Formats: sequence, structure tokens, C-alpha cells
Amino acid sequence: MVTIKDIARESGYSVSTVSRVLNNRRDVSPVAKKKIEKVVAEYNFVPNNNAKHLKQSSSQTIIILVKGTGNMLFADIVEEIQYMVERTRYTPVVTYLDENDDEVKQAIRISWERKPLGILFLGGNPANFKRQFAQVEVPSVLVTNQGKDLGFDNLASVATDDVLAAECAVDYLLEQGHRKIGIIGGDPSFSYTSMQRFCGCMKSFEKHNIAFDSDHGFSAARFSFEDAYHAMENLLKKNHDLTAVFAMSDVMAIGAIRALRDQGIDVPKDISVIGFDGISLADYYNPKLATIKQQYKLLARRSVEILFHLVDFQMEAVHEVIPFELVKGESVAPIQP
Amino acid sequence: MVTIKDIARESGYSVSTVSRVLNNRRDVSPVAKKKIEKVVAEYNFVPNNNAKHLKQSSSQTIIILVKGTGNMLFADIVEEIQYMVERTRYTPVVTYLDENDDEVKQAIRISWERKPLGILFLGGNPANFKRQFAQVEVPSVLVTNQGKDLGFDNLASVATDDVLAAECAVDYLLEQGHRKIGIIGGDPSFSYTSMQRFCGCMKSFEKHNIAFDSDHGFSAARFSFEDAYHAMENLLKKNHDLTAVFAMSDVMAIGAIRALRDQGIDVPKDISVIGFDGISLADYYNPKLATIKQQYKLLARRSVEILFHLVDFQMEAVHEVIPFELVKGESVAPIQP
DNA sequence: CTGTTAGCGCTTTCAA
DNA sequence: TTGAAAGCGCTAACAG
Repeated sequence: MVTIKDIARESGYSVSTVSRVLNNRRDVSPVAKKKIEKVVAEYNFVPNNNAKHLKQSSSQTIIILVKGTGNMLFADIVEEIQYMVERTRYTPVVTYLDENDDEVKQAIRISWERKPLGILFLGGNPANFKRQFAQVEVPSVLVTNQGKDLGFDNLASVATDDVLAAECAVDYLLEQGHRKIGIIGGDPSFSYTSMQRFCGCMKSFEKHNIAFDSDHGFSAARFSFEDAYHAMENLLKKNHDLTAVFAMSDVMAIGAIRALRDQGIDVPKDISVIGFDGISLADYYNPKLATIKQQYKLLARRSVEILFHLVDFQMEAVHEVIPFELVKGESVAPIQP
Repeated sequence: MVTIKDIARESGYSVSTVSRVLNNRRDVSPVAKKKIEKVVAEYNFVPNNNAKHLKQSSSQTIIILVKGTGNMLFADIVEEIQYMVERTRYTPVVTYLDENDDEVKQAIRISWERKPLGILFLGGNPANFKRQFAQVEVPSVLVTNQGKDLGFDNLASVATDDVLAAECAVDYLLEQGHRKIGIIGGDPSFSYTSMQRFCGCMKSFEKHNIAFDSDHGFSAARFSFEDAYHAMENLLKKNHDLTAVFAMSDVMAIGAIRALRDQGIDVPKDISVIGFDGISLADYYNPKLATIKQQYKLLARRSVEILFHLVDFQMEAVHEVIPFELVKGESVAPIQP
């Protein structure tokens, strides 16, 4: 492999001058710059990042840590964030983590290896933050999860109010006359988000004086079509008089609708279904999904802006709530008396 | 940050012994191992990968290079590949590349930085391979793209026959009596895959002696719901007597169906639509998509097996074609005479 | 503007 | 079984 030394030798300059050119420093004569760039191109030289980051004491990098590759809402947010960061003097670096990874552990490792200026967390478990976030010294923003209760002064957050949004979804079903409502969602004891949304549902039921038996009315699933499909089957078995379902994500809603249709049950004529997230697929599905639309562009924009305030001006970490929107779609119908 | 030196000092052993323990070498006394592991845990020590890879002459890593985060077929394949590699003595590392990145350039950089044993390319442009793949010295497999014509002896391939598969899709539409067929796909001059699939369509038309005017009958789009939606609108404007559409991906098919329905056109009663890929969403959509199902599990399995043959036994690079399956779904109906 | 020098944290000989 | 020492390729003072 060709190294910076080779380039130095071939160009007749020293390694440091080559390094300067590679990093676009201005304290290099145009002649040297030109000559070195020529040799670099000729040899197809690519600097070794390991060596670079090993030595480098800081970078212009913003890390975007995405937990869950398959999350379509995150995909939209990431794209928007990348677009925004790219047009600043910082460089976005997207890193995808497995659902089972500890995002905070990874953040610690990455901060120490890459020395980023800031980190944006897409998805994440508050438990992991409580345990170790103190070791992350880099300004960070928790996106789509509230971080106020965590109380770290280098951790801001930008999120939809999951409790309120779920409450609103169930309110809508109740307003349409539904009383026998099923819930499909993530396991509240593992997924904080699911727990929040579940609480929202309960608030709505209580407000309307409706009894809800979670043994019967709730069925747990991971956030996939297939799991939701089975959860819906499960729900049908345990409840013979359901008229509506709240699914904690649009993907789940679609899995549920498929399960219903496969049993000859029409949506929304026989059973209404409302989802959560407002991913683009929701609009392309048949029927168009009723859902709680998270404003992904605004989530992205505010996250970046707040991170930059932390990075550039050492501003205080704020916790911002982004309003959601109830999209009525076509998958919910009123109960006919 | 705590480094290997700190661990050495605290444990009373030398840096080399610590390094041995960290890398699970067997030439360490159980006593030393135990003591060092205790200190490592206590200090929450994580080795710096930059330093590690900088020095390390080889690793047990298999790199999975995925071009296109949003590709749902790739998501399925990646998951399967990861699962397979994890249960061997190798470590899978998934790296996502932007659609605009040069995957071969990245492969060169990564080989040089990470010293992997092998690389699996998901997606990629033959032009990039022609230009620079010679510089990749690591055994590789091109997944979902044919690599036979490229003629590199360290590049195998495992793919669906795109030409044949597209031909089969159009054959099916013709068999159902359709004669006015529109095509939505990627730009054949940029996307090799799209070009292949387009050729397949042409073969079918020629075989059946059907004239096809690509100015009218073809509309280009990127592989997204939205682009396909507009491509479909476009197609409708230019053709008033369409009875069927071949979309080069399931995502495109869904975008197209939405566009049709939004104009009051029913699928499949008024116009039939067939997709390509066989992603899980195809089964969950309404109507269930007619599509060409790529056997993603088999693609994944054979890719890994073939790569291991290259790595472990320096076997010759083979080029395997994986059979596809025509799924009839519900989105294609015969023409009623 | 340019070169010399001293490491970054780790792995890997080589000796002991 | 262990340790000392020599770098991996690069950046970042510092001196000129």
C-alpha cells in the first residue's frame, strides 16, 4: 500500500507538508500543493483513517448513531439530518447499530476513537443512558426520545410527546364510537417508547371511563409486519367483539390489517386500525393509514440546530417537544349505531 | 481515557501480556488472565480500534458492504448473511454506503484500514468494478449482481438472472392478454440492474412480436414510492390505453398503484401491476403484489458459502445464478375479451 | 512556508 | 509464560 511517506518521497516534500495538503491547510505554497496533489492522484493515495484518528486530537465530525436499521421513520430523519449537516462546516458520519447494541457504550467507544464534535442519538433506551452516559463527554441530542428526566447537562432532546400522541390516537377511536379496542405494541418493560405509548392509551381510557384489561386487550410484538400479524391473530382469538385497534407503529398497523383481511375482516368497515409514526408508506398503503404523524423534518431540523448550539456556543441542553399531527387516512371508520 | 498502559500498570503485568489477554491468546497463565480481566472490567476498558487495526496485520473480519440503506431486499439479505457469518469463526461487519458512493473505492480503503478476510458487495455498479476492482486484493462476492463478465479471479458472484426474470414478468402480463404495457424503472444508463431488466422486457416483447415505444412506454424513476408515483402519472398522461405496468421493484409498484388509485383507476380490475424483488411488504400490501421473488435466503446462503470457499480454500471464483419465482399475488388480472 | 521530531494506543517480533 | 522494544501511518507542535 502507498503511504504518506511514499507521497512525500515522490513529490520531493516532507510528510508534514503532504499532511498539510491532505487536510486542506492554507499554510502551503500553491506550487507545493499542486505538485503534491498531482502525486496523490497519480498513486491513487487514500490516507489511512486509523492512523489519522489515532493521532488527531479533534475532528469536524458529527456522529449520527442510528439504532435499528429497519426503522423507516429513522431512515427519513437520518436523510434530513445528513442533508442539513452536509451544508455546514461539519461532516456527518452515520453509524448503524444493532437493536441489541448498547448505544451509549458504542457512543463512548466512538467518541474515543473518532473524537467527534457532537452525537445525535436516533433511538435508544433511557436505561443505557442512566447507566453510562456520564462517560460521554461530547455534546449530544437524543432524537425522538425525551431526555429531560435523565438530567445530563450535555444531553439535549427533541421528541414527540409519546404519551400525549398515543392518548390522542385512542381518543380519536373513542370519538368515533369505538369501545372495544385492542392494542398492539412493543413490550412496555423492554421498550421505553412502547411504555410511554401504552400509558397514553391508559390515560385516554381512564378519561373516558372505559375499562381496559391488558391481558386481553394488549398483544406484544416486535416492530415488524410479521410479528404484528401474529399479534393481531392473537388479539382476535382473545376478543370476539373488537371494533378497533391501535398499533404502536405504522409497520405494525400494516401487519395487523393484513391479518384482519386474511380472516375476511374488512378495514375499516368491520374493524378500524390506527397506526403511529406517519412514515411515507402510510400514505401509499391501501387503505391509507390513519396514524399519528411525527414531523420528521422538524425533528431533524431542531435536533441539528440544538446540537450546533451546544457545540458552538456551549448553550444549555434544552428539551424540546415537537408537535404531532393526527392523520385520519382511510383506515378508521365511525361505529354506526 | 484509560489505555492498555493503565491496565498494564494496574494489573502489574506488561502491555504485551494485557494485549494477549485482550486477544484471547492461549499463551497466558490463567492467573495473569484472571487478574487482567478483572482490571479491564473494573476500569471499563475498551481497546482503541484505530490503534488496533493500525498495527494488526490481519483480522477475522468479513465486511458486508451495502449500497443503499433503503433497499428492503438488501435489508433482508444482510440480516441473513449476518446470522450465517456470526455462527462461524469470523466476525461480520456491516458498512452502509450512500447511493452515490463508489463502493469499490470504499472497499479499497476498508481493506487497507481493516484488513478483512473477505468482502460481500450488496449492490454495486459494474463500471466501478471495471475501473478499480483490480486494486482490491481481498476475496469478494458480488451479491445480486452478475460478475462473470468482469473477469476478476478474486470476485465471485451470486445473483438472480435479471434479464430472464424481467422477461418472465412481462411474459406473464402478455399471457394474461395485456398488449399495452408500461414500464417504470431506474434509468438504464445509470443503473446496470435497470438496464438488464429493461433488456428482459424487450426480449419478451420481441418474442411476442409486440411493438414497444420506449419514449411513450417507459418512465424513469428512482427506487422510491414517490418517484414511482410521479412516473406512473407521467405514463398515464402519455398512454391512454394502458392495461398493465411492469415496475422494476416492489417499492415502485406500490408507488404506481397509489397513483392509479388516486386517479380512480382500480388495480387489477382496470390496470394490472407487477413488481420485482419479492420483499415482505409485497405480501402485506393490498392488493398483494404480483412480483418476481428473489430468493433472498438462498442468495445470502450461497454468497457466504462461496466467500468461505474463496477465503479458506482459495477456490476459483464461481458465478452462480439463483432461480427466481413468479408470485402471482392479486395485482394482475387477465384481460376480459 | 517547510522540515524535524515526538508520539497517538496497540500488536508483534524477539529474547529472556 | 512474560517483557522490552520497534513500529503501524499519520498529525501536531516546534523550530527554522
